[in-house]
Amino acid sequence: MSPEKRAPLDRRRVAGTALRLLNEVGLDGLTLRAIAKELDVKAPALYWHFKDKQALLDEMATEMYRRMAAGTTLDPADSWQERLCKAGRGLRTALLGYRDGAKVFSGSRFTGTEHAPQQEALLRLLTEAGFSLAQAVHAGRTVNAYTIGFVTEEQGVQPLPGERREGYDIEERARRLAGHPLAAEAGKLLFDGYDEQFEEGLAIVIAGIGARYGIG
Amino acid sequence: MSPEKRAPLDRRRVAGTALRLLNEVGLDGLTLRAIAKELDVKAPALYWHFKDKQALLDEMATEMYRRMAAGTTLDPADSWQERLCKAGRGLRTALLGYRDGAKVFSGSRFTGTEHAPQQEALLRLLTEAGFSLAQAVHAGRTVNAYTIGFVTEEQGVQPLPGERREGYDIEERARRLAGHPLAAEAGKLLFDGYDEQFEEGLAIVIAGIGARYGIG
DNA sequence: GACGACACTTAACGACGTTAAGGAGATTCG
DNA sequence: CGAATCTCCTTAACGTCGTTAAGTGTCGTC
Repeated sequence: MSPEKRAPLDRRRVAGTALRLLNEVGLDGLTLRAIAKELDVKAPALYWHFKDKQALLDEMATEMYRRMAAGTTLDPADSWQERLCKAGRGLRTALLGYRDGAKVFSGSRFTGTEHAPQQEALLRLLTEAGFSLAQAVHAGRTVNAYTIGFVTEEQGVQPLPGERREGYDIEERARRLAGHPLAAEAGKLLFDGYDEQFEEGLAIVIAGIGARYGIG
Repeated sequence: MSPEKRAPLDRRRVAGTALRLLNEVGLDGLTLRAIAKELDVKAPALYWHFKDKQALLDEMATEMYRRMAAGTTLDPADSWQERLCKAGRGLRTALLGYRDGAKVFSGSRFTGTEHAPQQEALLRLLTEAGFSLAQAVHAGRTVNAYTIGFVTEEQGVQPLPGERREGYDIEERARRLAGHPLAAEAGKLLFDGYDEQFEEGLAIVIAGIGARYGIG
């Protein structure tokens, strides 16, 4: 008759469960009651571990970053281009791993300083490649902003890889844009093949860094 | 004794009022009841004009875009670099015009095809400058993604130009990052002078477009 | 002068984030 | 050993939110 006593919760377990649930119900459906039920607990219990819902979202974003860092292998021999590519791709992959991942991530702040080593390594590699610190910061920030912006848009159309949100029928869009031939034609390019599109933009940004700072 | 009969609402008036209110209360405080009160109406009245709150947010995003387009003067003699710069700056200015502007904008979709002429003009200018259509689409999309990502981050720190959100004390951040000297130093560059930072990244992106596609 | 269509109101529903108060079980301490 | 304390959770409830159902007054039209 042992009721299988549950181990006490902690912030990371809660955040992990919430992230798993996020993929099933989306950000709108991610209520404290639903998360609590998943943890076999009542909603107010979460307030023992988090001061409010935003704090839980912050922990989720941090956990996303942790998993991204764990899933990225950093070769010290990377060229600066390779490293920036990996940073951009790694971030995108992490965001795409969860429905509304970009929204959760960009709406939250890290709870600790766990992102510091990764950032430090990037800045060191860039400065050793010849960039000034300010240039290195600009480079990293631009790759980041581009990636966040891209995935935000991507997930607006395609919440999870494979499924597509309504209202984005490409042919119907082209019909509405009759009279704007270039824009209509562009639609075919805009809403498909996100992987290649992302790579193309990333290549642009990295080429721009080299061009503007005169480092190849 | 005339009760000054109000003229009937329409979608644009509602969206305009909601945008004005947005700056006072932020996205979290932007409730249908608050918008309705501002319009001297009860909340359910809004459902006569919009099928749900998201439809109202969509109209707000569209109105933001309209005002951006109206505030941008497009010189047909612009070089492609100038035009892309104007597009990026114009979008950023439009987003910064409202608290949480980037969130509202990127979480919504346009209600009509009013953005088509502007997009068509951009694509025409780029293709006439020697880009293929696909390249022009990549260029425009990259500038857009960068801008949205940048402003999203910016407004997370600085909801409205001039006021700063708590939790972003630069010195305290530097203290937490002792042991990561580059990252600590980077903080001084990261959270201030957003105008210059944006311009720098924009210059990177545009230089990258020229470099990657061999068009100067 | 009946009749719709329009543009709204009143009333209410269920769900949400959050708070207050309390309680069971382990741990500490005299 | 027993009392006090700390931890981690529950039950109950509050106010607010988006949204729906049903009804009301004001038009122009036949």
